[in-house]
Amino acid sequence: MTMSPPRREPSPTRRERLRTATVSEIKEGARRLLVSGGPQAVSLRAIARDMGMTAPAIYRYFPSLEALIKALADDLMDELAATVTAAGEAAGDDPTGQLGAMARGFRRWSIEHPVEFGLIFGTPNPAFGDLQAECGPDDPGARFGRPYLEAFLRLWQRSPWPTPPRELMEAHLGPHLEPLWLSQGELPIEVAYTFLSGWSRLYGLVAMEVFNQLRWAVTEPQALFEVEIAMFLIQLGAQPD
Amino acid sequence: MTMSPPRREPSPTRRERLRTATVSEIKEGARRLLVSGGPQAVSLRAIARDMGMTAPAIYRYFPSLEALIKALADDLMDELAATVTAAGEAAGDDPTGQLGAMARGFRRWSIEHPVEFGLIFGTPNPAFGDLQAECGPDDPGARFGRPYLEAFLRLWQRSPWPTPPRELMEAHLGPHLEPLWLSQGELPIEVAYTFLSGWSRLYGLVAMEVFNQLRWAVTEPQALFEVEIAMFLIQLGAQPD
DNA sequence: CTTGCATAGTAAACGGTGTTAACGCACCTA
DNA sequence: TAGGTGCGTTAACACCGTTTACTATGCAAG
Repeated sequence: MTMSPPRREPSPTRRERLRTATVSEIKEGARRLLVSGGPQAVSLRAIARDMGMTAPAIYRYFPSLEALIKALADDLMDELAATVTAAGEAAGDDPTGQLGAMARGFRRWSIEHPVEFGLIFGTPNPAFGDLQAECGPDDPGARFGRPYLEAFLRLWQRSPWPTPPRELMEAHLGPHLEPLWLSQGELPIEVAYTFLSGWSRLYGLVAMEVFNQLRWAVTEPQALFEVEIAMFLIQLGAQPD
Repeated sequence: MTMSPPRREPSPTRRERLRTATVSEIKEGARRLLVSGGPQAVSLRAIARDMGMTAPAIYRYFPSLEALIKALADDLMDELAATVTAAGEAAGDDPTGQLGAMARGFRRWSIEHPVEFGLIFGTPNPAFGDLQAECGPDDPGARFGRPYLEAFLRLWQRSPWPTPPRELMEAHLGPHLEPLWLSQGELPIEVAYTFLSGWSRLYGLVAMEVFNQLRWAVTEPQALFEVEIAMFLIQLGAQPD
């Protein structure tokens, strides 16, 4: 075993395996602290303490606390995107059914992981790194919105739904959607508008529920959520049930 | 001037005047730090330093940093509510015009004060006190939603708009709206639903714009906002313009 | 006028934080 | 077997919130 990689191309050496394991352990500790004590509770010293290490050692793996949080947020976004995609795939062939399932999957994950949701979608804390600063085709938002967009597109090709007049959207919205075209390819503007409208409604409802912004009015936000889902899907041509 | 209050009923004594002035100065300093450096930058020591004081002195005015932030958030909520109310009152008599103006007023304030918006409506930070913990008729959310609700109610009495079937809303939504009835009085359930739906859509759009959650798709969130406002008001029976 | 007390400030200290620097140990490789 | 690199340590700096003990100031009553 002089220098030839024996098994696969990357052939992680022993050191590399240990390293990625430590990276994972650090992020797991960070998440544990995040969940149990909120963002303020995530400290290098506490993570290191839980691992039986000292804080400066973590700098061998992350350049700063901010970078650690950013990496954790990336992982969480992946987890959420996978959950949403799986929910859509488990919902059969009907695109409206898929959309409903993905929306419910998004809400469920967010309700079950409120602190993580806050880290991903909440106040962009300058000290925790301006997430959403990047703006390319690999933006987390784009990665996350793609399954929704694809379902909307399939539905549109199968059976379009009523939208605002095309020329109105072309005039007002079209000129400002270049990033969307760039990351997701060309789309009918009706699909783009309905996606953006629906995504902002979904985000608003879930964020308000997670952030306790509805408690002053509603005891069971899920009821409001289900009514909104139903109304939205009906507007898309689904049969009311 | 032995003990008789000379002027008004409260008759702020000299000490009380100085005290409230200091309280204001502390909150102003906190807001300045918040705006310039984010929530993490708000520290008692920094505030005191800017005032030419030492940190423990602030404990004569606030029991903790958390309480200070909470008081600041209360003030900001008042400022936002006043802005929104003023925008509605400046919009004439048409309730739909008032609703549009209040929605634009909400967005404008939020865009111009993104960090303050994050403090009020963003991630509820356990360390910064669980805002929205309380849940009475004087809840900040209730105080803030009232002008919207009143405009919806006036419009409903003047000319109702199409909604989901009343019995469906009574069955699914009605049982969970007690807090709303308690804080705002009895309302037609159509008004309650439309308010909640519209408020969550408004919140979603504005929060996504403020939190940079739309940049991956849209360069000018205002365009999307205006289209959404127009569509919503048309649904309420307004004339498209 | 003087006594007394509440108020508002101070300095010092405790335990916590992120981060940097200097150092040592262990392993891998040549 | 020698050397370098990766990974961990300790010590230190500069912050932070908070508590304690102490000191002036100014108001009010005797």
